[in-house]
Amino acid sequence: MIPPRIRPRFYITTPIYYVNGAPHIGHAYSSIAADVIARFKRLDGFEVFFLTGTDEHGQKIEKAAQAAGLEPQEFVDRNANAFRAMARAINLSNDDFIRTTEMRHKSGCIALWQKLETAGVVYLGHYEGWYATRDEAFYAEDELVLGPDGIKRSPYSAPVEWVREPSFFFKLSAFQDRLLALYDQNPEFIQPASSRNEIIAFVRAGLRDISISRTSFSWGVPVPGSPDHVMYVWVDALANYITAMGYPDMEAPRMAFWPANLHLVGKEITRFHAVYWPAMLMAAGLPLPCRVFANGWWTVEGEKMSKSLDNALPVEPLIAEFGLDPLRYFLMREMPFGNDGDFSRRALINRLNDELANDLGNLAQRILAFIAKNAGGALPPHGPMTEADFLLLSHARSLPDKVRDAIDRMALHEALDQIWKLVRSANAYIDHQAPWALRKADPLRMAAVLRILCDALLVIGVLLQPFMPTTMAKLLDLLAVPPTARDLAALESALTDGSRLPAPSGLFPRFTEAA
RNA sequence: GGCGGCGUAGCUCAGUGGUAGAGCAGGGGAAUCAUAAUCCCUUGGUCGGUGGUUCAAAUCCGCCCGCCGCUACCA
Repeated sequence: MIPPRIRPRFYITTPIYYVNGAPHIGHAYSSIAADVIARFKRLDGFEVFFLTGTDEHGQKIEKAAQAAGLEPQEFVDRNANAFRAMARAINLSNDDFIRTTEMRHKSGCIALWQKLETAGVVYLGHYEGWYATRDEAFYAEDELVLGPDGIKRSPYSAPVEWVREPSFFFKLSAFQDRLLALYDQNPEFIQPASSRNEIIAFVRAGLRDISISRTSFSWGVPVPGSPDHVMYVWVDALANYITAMGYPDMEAPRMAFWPANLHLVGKEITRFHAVYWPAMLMAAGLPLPCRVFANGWWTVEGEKMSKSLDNALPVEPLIAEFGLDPLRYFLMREMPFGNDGDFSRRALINRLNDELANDLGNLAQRILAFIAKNAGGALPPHGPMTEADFLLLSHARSLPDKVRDAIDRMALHEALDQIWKLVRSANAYIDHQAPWALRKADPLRMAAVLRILCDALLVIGVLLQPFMPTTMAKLLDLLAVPPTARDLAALESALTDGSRLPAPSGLFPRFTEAA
């Protein structure tokens, strides 16, 4: 065991979710991906801090609360609970859950604001533009439609008026060169490459200052010294990553985790994380996060998730029908991480049956049931190694490095692909060695074959824990692996000759469509 | 319009200069320990089109076609 003090730290975040709507598969996806990485890093000896939470301010919330006849705080309390419930339902291993309406966050925001003011990057100006009261939105000149009556209207035909309100601005324009240098010197700062290209093009095209306060609503963090202003989303929401660490107390124990190693975000908010956020941190004199990774979007049965189609997929019914771990597996396996992909019931069932039930579940079952029936229900010892034994074993031993490498490259789907290569090799090995034919002829060789299979199963079970924690805990129980010997460092010593194995039971039942 | 990405077997994708690959789907066979689960073999592609560079191009360059993303205050 490495002493905790010298373990490397790893800080990973999910986006904070806007509590205006209900959680759906897209939220679950980002969270599960972060969870897989967090769990893998723990397995690999890192001291991990994993943060998730909710974004709870803004005009939309204020209006929605009003429409629901609730105080904004009551409204967000209720909706934030739905996101907490989702986190529990998907077995998230987060170390904290921050809400932007918490005092610790608000006081941290105010401190950050003051720091930015002191740095001279905040000034009072006017935010102005074409505003449609009916749409509650600002529009750019080229979005407006000129009606036959000569009146300018919004794309949704609402009348617009030129409005001008006082607003504080952040001098984003002053950071263009430093941001470009950051991207240039840290090619991994924004991933995947498509997002990186877009961000660099955006910044090269020139940056305008951004409005960071509002006077048109009040549900937000008050701007210090200007009680008629509340902070607009940029400062408020992005700051969560440091306020949860104890900012502005730089001596807070959690501050040792800053800067974050990885901000996992949905691709729609990449710019805020890859442009605004590092600029603010530079201004505040804080270290910058190491990496921003934008994950893609799911379509559902080929259709884009949208309010008008009302097809946003909630996760609880899927968990109830298919089980959590199969769902987690599917989400991580079905589409290359960073791409978009389609969530279809058919594809989920196929992967559940073909890969989980047939390939892996059946592999574990045939090995463990065979040991229970023919090897006295105890972990068999090794025998003399054959060429085939050596091949399977070296495949298994090389797997942790391959998986680590894939996860470091954010190729979560590839990590699973690598693990499945071993699953298939193990199935081929058991067929070729045919322990059932050795039962009477050569019981010692039979035992040796079973042991090699257990060695492979151990590696598979350990490496799959981040993806399917509950089911892999069960598999490792079936191999009599002590709970303290389930990380990568313990792989060589996790199995003990002769340990009593519990009665085997299936890991992944086949899914059959109810008639 | 500008910038960027993609277009490879029926499907999802890997492959960035040297005789086209994986998984699934399809076809044939073997085995029977196992959740009828597995294993072996196999059908299938002029790598969007076209012109060029090269001894050699899916891989580099030009043009064309198609799809997608970004082009700031919409979480």
